[in-house]
Amino acid sequence: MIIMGEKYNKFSKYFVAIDCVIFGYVDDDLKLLLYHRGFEPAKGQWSLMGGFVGEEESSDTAARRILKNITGLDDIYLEQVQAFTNPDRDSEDRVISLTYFALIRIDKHKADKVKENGAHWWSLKALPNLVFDHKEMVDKALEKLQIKAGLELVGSELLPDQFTLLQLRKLYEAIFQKELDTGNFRKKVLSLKVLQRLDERNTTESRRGAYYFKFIDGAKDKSFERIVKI
Amino acid sequence: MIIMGEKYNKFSKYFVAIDCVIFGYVDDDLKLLLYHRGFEPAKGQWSLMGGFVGEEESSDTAARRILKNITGLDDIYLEQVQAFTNPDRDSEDRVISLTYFALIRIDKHKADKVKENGAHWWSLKALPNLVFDHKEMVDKALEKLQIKAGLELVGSELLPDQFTLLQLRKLYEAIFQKELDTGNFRKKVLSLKVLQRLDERNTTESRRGAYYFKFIDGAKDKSFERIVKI
DNA sequence: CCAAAAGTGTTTATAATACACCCATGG
DNA sequence: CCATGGGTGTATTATAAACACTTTTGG
Repeated sequence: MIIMGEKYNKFSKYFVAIDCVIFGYVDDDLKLLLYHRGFEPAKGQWSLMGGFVGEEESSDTAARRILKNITGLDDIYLEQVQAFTNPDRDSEDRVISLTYFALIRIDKHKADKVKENGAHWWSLKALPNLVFDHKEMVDKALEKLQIKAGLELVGSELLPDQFTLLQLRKLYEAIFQKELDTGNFRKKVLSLKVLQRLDERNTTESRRGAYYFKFIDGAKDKSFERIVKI
Repeated sequence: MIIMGEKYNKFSKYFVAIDCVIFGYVDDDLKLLLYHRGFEPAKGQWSLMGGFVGEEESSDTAARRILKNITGLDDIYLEQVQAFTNPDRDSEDRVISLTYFALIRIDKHKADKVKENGAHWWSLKALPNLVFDHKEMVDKALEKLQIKAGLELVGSELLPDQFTLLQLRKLYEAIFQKELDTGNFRKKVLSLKVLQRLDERNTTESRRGAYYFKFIDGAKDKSFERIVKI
C-alpha cells in the first residue's frame, strides 16, 4: 500500500454520511432525538438523524447543517465520536458514517420543526431498536459525553439559562446513570467557581425553594478538574 | 437533509484514506515513523503512512493491513483518532482521511522493510514539516496517547519484554513531555500490580544496576486508575 | 407536624506531592 | 571517593467519600 502511484484513480470512492447522536435533557431525563425513517433502506424503523457530506463542506459543517435543519439552532455543541466503516454496515451501497454527538437545549429548539420531520425525543433509559449499527454509535457517544462531563461542567449546553443545583445534579445522575451525593456534588461544583448564584429562587421543585444559578460568562473550562470519577 | 429520497444516487462519493500516526520508543525518545513521499501530490515531502480503504475491508482492517506492510507486525495497538474532512485538505481529488494512532515495538519490527519504503523514525521533539494537515493529526494523536497512558500503563506496546523502571519512567516523561518524580512514579506504578519484578538486573544504565520488570500476563487493564494527571 | 429538598458541616480514607536519605558501584 | 541512578520512607497537603444534622415550607 505504500507505493500508491501518482493518481488515486484505481481506488474506490464511497458515500460519506453523518449520523448525529443528539442529546437533550428535560423532565430530569436524558433524551435522544431519533426519527422514523420514511425511506428505504430500513424504512419505518428508528434511526439517528443523518445526512451526507456535500462536495463543498467538511463533515463538521455538514453536521451543523443537518442539526440546524432539524432543530433550527446555530450554536450547538458538537463533537466527533468515531467513524463506522464496516463494509456491510448499511445496505448494498457502501456508506462510511462519521458519527457526531450533539448537546441540545430542548427549551430553545424548534419543537414544531422536529415534529414535522417525524422525529421524537426518546428517554435514554428506554430506547427503541435502532437500525444498522446506530445502537453502537449511541453507546460510544454516551462514553464520550461521560468523559466530557467528567472533566468540565456541562449543563450550559443542556440546561436552561438558570437552573437549580438539584437540576444540575439530576443531569449528572442521568449522564452517569448513578446517584450522586447531594452535599459532595454541591461542594465540588461550587468549588469550580464557574457558577454564579442568582437572587431568584425556584419554589416549584421544593417546599423551601432553591436558588437559581447560572454559568459565569467566559469563566468556563479554566477548571478541567475531575468532577465525576469515570 | 432529512428527506433523503429512496436512493443515495444524487450524493457524491469520496476517496477514503487512512493515515497512521505510528509511535515508537527507542533511546529514551518517543519517535514517529514518517516517510518520504515518492509520488505526487506533495512528492518529496514527509508524510504519515497511509493508504486507501479497500472495497471489502473496514477502516480498522485497512489500517492493520497498512501497518503490517510497513512493519511486518500483526499485533499492533491501534486506535481511531479522528476523521479529517476539509474539502481542500488534499489535492484536487476530495479525500477523507481517517486517522489512527499505532504503538510499535521498535525492537520487534522489520527495520529493513521500513528502510526500503523510504521511511524514517523521527524524534517527536524535532519533526520535519509535514504535508497537508498531517501535523494536526500528530497533535490529536498525541493527545489521545496521553489520555490512554494517563489511565492505564502503556509500555507493553512500546517497550521490550523486560525493562527497568527508569525506562518506563522515561517513556512516560516522553509521552507527557514533562519530568516525573522518581519515587512517586515508582510507587504509583507498582501499586497497580501489573508489573512483575524479575531476578535479572540491568547494569548498563546505572552503576548499581536495576531490576528488570515485565508485565504480568492478562493482569492489565483491571486498574483504570489515574497514572498521570492530565 | 411531616416529608422532601436545601444547605452546611464534620469525619475518615485515600491519593498526590515534595523531598530526604541511604545503597551500590564503575570510573 | 564521588557522581549517578536505585530504591525506600515520611511528612504534608489535597481530594474523595460517607454521612449527620439543621433549615424551610406546602400540604
